[in-house]
Amino acid sequence: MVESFEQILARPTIFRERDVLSPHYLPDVLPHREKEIEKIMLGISPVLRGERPRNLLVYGKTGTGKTCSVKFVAEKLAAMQSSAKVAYINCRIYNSRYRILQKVVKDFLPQFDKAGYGLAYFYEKLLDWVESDGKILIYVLDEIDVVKDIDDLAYTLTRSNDELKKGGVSLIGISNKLSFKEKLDPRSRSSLFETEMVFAPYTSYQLKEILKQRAAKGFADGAIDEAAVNLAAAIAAQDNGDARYALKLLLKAGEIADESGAKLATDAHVEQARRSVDEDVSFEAISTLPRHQQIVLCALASLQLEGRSYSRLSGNGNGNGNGNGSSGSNGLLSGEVYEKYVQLSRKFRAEARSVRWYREYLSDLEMLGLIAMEDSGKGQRGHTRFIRLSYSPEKVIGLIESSVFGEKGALDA
DNA sequence: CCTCCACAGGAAGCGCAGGAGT
DNA sequence: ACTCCTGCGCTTCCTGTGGAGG
Repeated sequence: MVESFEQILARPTIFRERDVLSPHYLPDVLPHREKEIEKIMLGISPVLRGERPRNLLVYGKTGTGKTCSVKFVAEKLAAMQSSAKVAYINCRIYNSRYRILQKVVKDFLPQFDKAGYGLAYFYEKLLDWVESDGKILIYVLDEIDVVKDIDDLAYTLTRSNDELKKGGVSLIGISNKLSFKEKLDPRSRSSLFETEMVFAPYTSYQLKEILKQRAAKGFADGAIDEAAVNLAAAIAAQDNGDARYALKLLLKAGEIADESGAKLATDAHVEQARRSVDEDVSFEAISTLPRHQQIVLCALASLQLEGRSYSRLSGNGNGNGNGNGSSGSNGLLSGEVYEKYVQLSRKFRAEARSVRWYREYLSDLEMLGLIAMEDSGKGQRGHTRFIRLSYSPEKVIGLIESSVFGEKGALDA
């Protein structure tokens, strides 16, 4: 029978407040980022005296608390009633100078936000606004490395400060690519990044503290095992110390526990969550893979489904004589998979790539962790490899077929 | 022993698209 | 607007490895 919405809503849950586990949640206290926060506050403190703070660039891998820390400081600042205005902009969405200015106008001067105005118009309006009572406008540019015309943007910002008689603009850039600075024009480099700081990945211990704090708020009392928290922290610490990943594990573990009707989320649930999250990531990767790598995966998957993992006969006759599936299960031979790949390419109406390139595909797929390869060593003639899919063949095939149908527009032409 | 097979992976080169320079 | 350059995806060719078979 089908549950009604009311019933679904009334289901017991071990969460108290799920949102606390979301990566966007901003807690009152950010454990193990006290020093960084202090440094940011120090950096922008001139604003309290009505002076323009130095520009700041914050580096760090994903899930090291960069965005959280900056937002945290921004909120503190907003509560101070100063002349400072903070414009938070996610550059993944607003990825050009024009869009960024437009977004700021929209946030602070909605009356002037009309599509179709030129860059100069927004620029003028913003300058007037900043100048009117000597405001300090701080742009917070999250994921600044994806801005396309970053050099132009740098120029625009420095020019603003030259033209302003009162007030000023400054910038806090957040980037997870350390290489970002190198590809910048030297002039914008020096003007944009007067100070910089690096966020180190969290250690396992630090992650544990963070998770504990969130779990205490997010889960009902006694609904999560300490071992679960520890495991999630340990897994994430191994994986670049990404707090976002750690939180995702906890959230997922809670959901899994809920679904199975458990009243306690345990380390077993976390382990399950890890598999599920990894799978999600991989499946996402698969569906965005180039066509031919998808076909290679498909070839591998269908051979694995047919159950023959070892079929080296003298065979000159091509003969799709399958029949005996000797399930050695060490994986498939690379030549065998290539044949299937060529065959499938025809089916997908794509021109098969050469063997050489096929090997490149294989090593790409291996690096993505989608397949596992093992050197034959001895036993097999010469030097070859046994290839295995890391995930269930059924799922992989289903996924690829749907993603091929999804973009059938590109098929012909 | 040599040769062949089945494969790995390096080097060179080719056609193309997109960006820089003029 | 034009060319020129460069990086990318790919092919071709080549050398190397190690068991199988003559």
